Amino acid sequence: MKSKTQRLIAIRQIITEKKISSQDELLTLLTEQGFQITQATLSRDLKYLKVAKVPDNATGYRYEVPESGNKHPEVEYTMEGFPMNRIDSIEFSGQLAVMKTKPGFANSIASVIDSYGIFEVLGTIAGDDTILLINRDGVSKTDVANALDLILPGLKTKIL
Amino acid sequence: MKSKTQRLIAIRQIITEKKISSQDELLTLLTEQGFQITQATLSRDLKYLKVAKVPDNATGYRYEVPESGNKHPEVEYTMEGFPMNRIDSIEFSGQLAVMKTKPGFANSIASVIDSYGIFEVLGTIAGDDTILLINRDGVSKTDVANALDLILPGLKTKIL
DNA sequence: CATGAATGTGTATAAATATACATTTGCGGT
DNA sequence: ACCGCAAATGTATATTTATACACATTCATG
Repeated sequence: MKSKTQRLIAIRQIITEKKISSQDELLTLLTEQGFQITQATLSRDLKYLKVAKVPDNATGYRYEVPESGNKHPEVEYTMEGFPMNRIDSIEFSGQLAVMKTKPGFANSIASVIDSYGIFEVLGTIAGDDTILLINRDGVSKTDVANALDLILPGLKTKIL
Repeated sequence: MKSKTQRLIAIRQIITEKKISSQDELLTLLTEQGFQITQATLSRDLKYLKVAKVPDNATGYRYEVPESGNKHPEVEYTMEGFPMNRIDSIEFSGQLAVMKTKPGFANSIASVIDSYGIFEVLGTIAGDDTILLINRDGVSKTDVANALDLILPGLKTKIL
């Protein structure tokens, strides 16, 4: 019989190559490759490999091997006081918010906000010193303020 | 009763703050906060929010909100299929719509839209990867979606 | 060699999660 | 205002996934 290690390698390979939507599906493929195991063992293997089950538009769900890359490279946003000390104010009106920044900084700050993909904020448009934030229908100013404050601590003190 | 949007926000918040190891556990917390739902709805919510179930050394399993990183996965250099394959999504809020594009393409795509002088769309403002569409007072989301789909076939599949 | 600890696995089942179906709700169109 | 349709949700259940328990295997050690 093939070894456990071989099996783990095979599992990883299959999962990275194809969209697998259930353990049974994966089990079938492994069986075709000559591995003789049960769903129970497979469940343990997936746990061991830290394989996540994640919703997928196409297939409903799919299994995914853990991330290896860095998400938010710290160096980019750790400039002393940046970007908070470049933000002058933020104000709300309807489902919109207007953030005022120091000249030239609107785009970079908007990128930072965008990079977090905040659920409450549909999108941003930046000029030179002003950012327009379009908020999700039905969310309150405080919802948005709280969400933004999470990534820009202290922002709440700049609400007009 | 509290709105669905509020609930989704609450779910994200709880999940980011605490390690939740089952839907029932999360359901209890939501109930304490005054949300009255069943496990079925919660399962749907988690799928909608793309929350993954991932193995965790401490708790066995935990739920995790999606990476905000992989927003623009493939960057191609051919104009094949332009501009549709440069459009990531479109979402509505009030009389506004926010279209997300691949970096650098917002302006050119906005020009395309502008050039058609669509009745339902008063105007557009484009940043680097985001287009804001201001829609005519009184027209519905579907009106706008239909109009845009005429000049950008398939767009409707990208509505979030 | 005997022994026991650690690991691996299957079986059976518990637990967790997803979904088909029915019902309700809310909104856009006429 | 009314109608029709799509979205949202609960109920009940199917499907999927995790695990308790028992047994087997390996390996280090007295």
